[in-house]
Amino acid sequence: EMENSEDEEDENEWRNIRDMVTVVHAMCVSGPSISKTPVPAHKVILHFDLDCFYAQVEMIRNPALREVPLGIQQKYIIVTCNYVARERGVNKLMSVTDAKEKCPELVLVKGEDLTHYREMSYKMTELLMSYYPLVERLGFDENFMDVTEMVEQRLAQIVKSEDFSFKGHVYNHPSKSHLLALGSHIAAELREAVHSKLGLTGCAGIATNKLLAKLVSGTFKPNQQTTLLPENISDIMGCLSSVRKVPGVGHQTAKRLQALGLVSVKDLQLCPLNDLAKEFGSPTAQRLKSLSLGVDDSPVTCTGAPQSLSDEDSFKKMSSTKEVSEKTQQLLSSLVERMRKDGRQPQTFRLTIRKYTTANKWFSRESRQCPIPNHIGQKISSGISDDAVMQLLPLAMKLFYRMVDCGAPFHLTLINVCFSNLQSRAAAVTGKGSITSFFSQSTSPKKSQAVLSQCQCVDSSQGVDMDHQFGTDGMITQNNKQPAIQSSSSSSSSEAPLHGLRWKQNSAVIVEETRNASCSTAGCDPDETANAVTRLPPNVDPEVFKLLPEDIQKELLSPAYVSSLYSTSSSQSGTDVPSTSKSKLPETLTDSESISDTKDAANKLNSSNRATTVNHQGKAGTSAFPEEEVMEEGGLSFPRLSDCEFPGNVDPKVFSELPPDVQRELMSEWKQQKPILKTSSSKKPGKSLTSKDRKAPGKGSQANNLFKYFKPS
DNA sequence: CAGGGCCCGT
DNA sequence: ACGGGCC
Repeated sequence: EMENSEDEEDENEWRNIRDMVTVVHAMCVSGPSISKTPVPAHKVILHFDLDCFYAQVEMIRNPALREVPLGIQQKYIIVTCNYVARERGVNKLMSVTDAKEKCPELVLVKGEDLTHYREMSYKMTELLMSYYPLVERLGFDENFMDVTEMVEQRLAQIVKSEDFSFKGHVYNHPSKSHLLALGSHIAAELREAVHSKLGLTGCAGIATNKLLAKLVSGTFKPNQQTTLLPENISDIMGCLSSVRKVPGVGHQTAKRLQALGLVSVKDLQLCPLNDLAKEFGSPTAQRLKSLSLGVDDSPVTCTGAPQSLSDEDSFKKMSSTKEVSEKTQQLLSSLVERMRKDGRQPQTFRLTIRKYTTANKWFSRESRQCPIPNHIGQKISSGISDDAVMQLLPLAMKLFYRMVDCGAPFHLTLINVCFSNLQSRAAAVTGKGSITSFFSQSTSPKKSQAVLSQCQCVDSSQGVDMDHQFGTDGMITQNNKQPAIQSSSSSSSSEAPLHGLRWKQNSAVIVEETRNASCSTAGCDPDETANAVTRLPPNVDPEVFKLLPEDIQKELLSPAYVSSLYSTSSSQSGTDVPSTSKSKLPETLTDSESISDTKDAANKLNSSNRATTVNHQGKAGTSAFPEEEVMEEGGLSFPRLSDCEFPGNVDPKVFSELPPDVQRELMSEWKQQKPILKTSSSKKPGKSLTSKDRKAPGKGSQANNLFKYFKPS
């Protein structure tokens, strides 16, 4: 078995070598548009994890909090705290009582209203996406990024900018470590961008898959990054003391594994697949085993706009329908407001409750859901909020009575209201499904056909217009310094490795540090970050555009969705700092400007040109080496994206230049197509959907949509 | 056990 | 439509 897989590895290695040579050759010699992209067997995946996220946001809002031990309180729990507090023994998820005992000076800020955290979280994701759109969110403070294509692009540039020139092919196979090294530079640059533009610090993990990137990202905290070289994968995995450390193995799974006598990851690695399959079924068993070996081929999937919006509150006890009704109404009010700002129209409403039961059943929730009548949905998105709430409330109560027998006493500890099945505005207007339906099943078939044929013209007519910078935009500097190679023994990290990870003596990792980076230099030019523009997206034929209904036109142009993300909702839970100027654009921290260290004169200067200096020590102006500028490549065409995260005919470069709200709209569309994608193509993710794979246009087809604006693959 | 979310299986 | 599980 081992031998087999090794042979396969070798085969892959050789094919990859050939592919790599091909790519470099194609890019250097044949110029753009050849895009004979290999299936990358070795991806470069980044995992970003912001340091004590909520605490950072509060410290940005109120810089005075930086110097004090700060805890973020939700109900009776400290959900996170800054590092000053951690030095004094406060930890995440500690009870307020315990925390105050450990650290009487602890300053507490209420963190139940997530508005500010949510906003900052999306700023983070959008910033990353502006560099390369293949970004997946995990909670509010983590992001995965597949930078394989960026790395290959840089590789090509490096090869090309070489002083020597070769005739013909060059046998110059980059090792996985080389690719990861480039990935680590990208990670450092992105972290620097996040810090300079948003004022946030965080950690990054660089590895060949999501599992490993996430596993190592927190190895050195805070504000550092860690690269895992392929040689050390088995060491890392083998040293994990508990299966719980493996992302994807939660409490329940860990318990079931323990019942099988499996506690450490090593146990899991050595457990026969059959034994596992008996308890978990074959697919899950395989996945668990793979995870235990550090194998994870799950793709980074663009997250896009959220699939649902919800609001909830927990409490000690609620036992009367009157209370329930009032609380529900209150939750609905804020949820409806959020929904209206989002712009989409929910089709489904769900009510979730948690009943108190003496058993350890504190946890489990139950829910009921129902469709939202169209007239109510209209009121939500058209801003007749009070009416909407008033009409939703009886719906909610109906659902409530389905779960609770009000004849008998009851005891609730939580209520949650949720909108899901979100449809875009354009779709809602046409009365059908998603925006897709305009093209495929519009009320007027003729019109739809006309647009379709126009769209076909778009396909064939463009292909130039690729001269926007991309990929290296904002990252046109490179660090000359070699990353420090450290082994565990010599590494004097500021925090002991968590995860129960232990480096073997000779297992070297690449560690790049960025300490002392004060979060206070957050000044930045609003114009610069505002990537929402009121122009026609690239590669959209103006002629075609004119044919579209006004709604769709507006939707394509309006940054409504983005604005909604940043507009402040009146927070009823009196957190200090009153909201200042209500600019619609990504107001880049009116707050933080006041906190900036007044030494950002230089910062502001070079914010117009994007040659920001990458400094891994985090201290300004101390870099010994002038940073080298990487030549911007004008007509270089992007290789197609590796997996099917993007539909094959979508050029990431083009995509990245679209206004964020259009990006979100598109990604939302792709997500809805995913079921189709999955059933039409087999499990192998290497294959992208071509037009042949989709259903022919006609009734019930979801085939035709904004894809048409992109060049064919 | 806080407040959100997302995905999966049935 | 719901529950379970994971972050």
